[in-house]
Amino acid sequence: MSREFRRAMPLLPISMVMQLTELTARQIRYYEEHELIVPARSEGNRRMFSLDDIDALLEIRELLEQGINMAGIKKVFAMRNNNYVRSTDTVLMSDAELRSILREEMQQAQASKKTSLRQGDLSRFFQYKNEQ
DNA sequence: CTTCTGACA
DNA sequence: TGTCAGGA
Repeated sequence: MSREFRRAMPLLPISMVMQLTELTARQIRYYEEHELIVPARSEGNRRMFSLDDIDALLEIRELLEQGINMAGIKKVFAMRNNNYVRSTDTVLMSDAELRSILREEMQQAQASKKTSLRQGDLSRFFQYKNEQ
């Protein structure tokens, strides 16, 4: 039985995930609605989370704390599936993707009425694919 | 008792 | 996002 197989094995009930991730059940279910995670289901229709799900949730929380919205998080995850990943904290992207993210960022900033303060944080997570 | 879905004085 | 209802 491989290591990755174990990490994908559904084992934890939502109560455990709540403690492990510091997220509320509401949030966890909400992220599932947006397909950021796809936990398995037990016979009684209860969600069973894998260690991989935990990782995803922890990262979602990180992004959320950075002030990134759902749309932005979805893009990060989408890029992950597009092989632009390099490490957990660094995501490489094309110019088009970067422009897209920055546009989201601007809307976010305006919406929350606090402008440029997060510009720096964002650059910490993203960098030009060519810049590598 | 824990979790699930749907809904919002 | 919180929280309540009504059911499993």
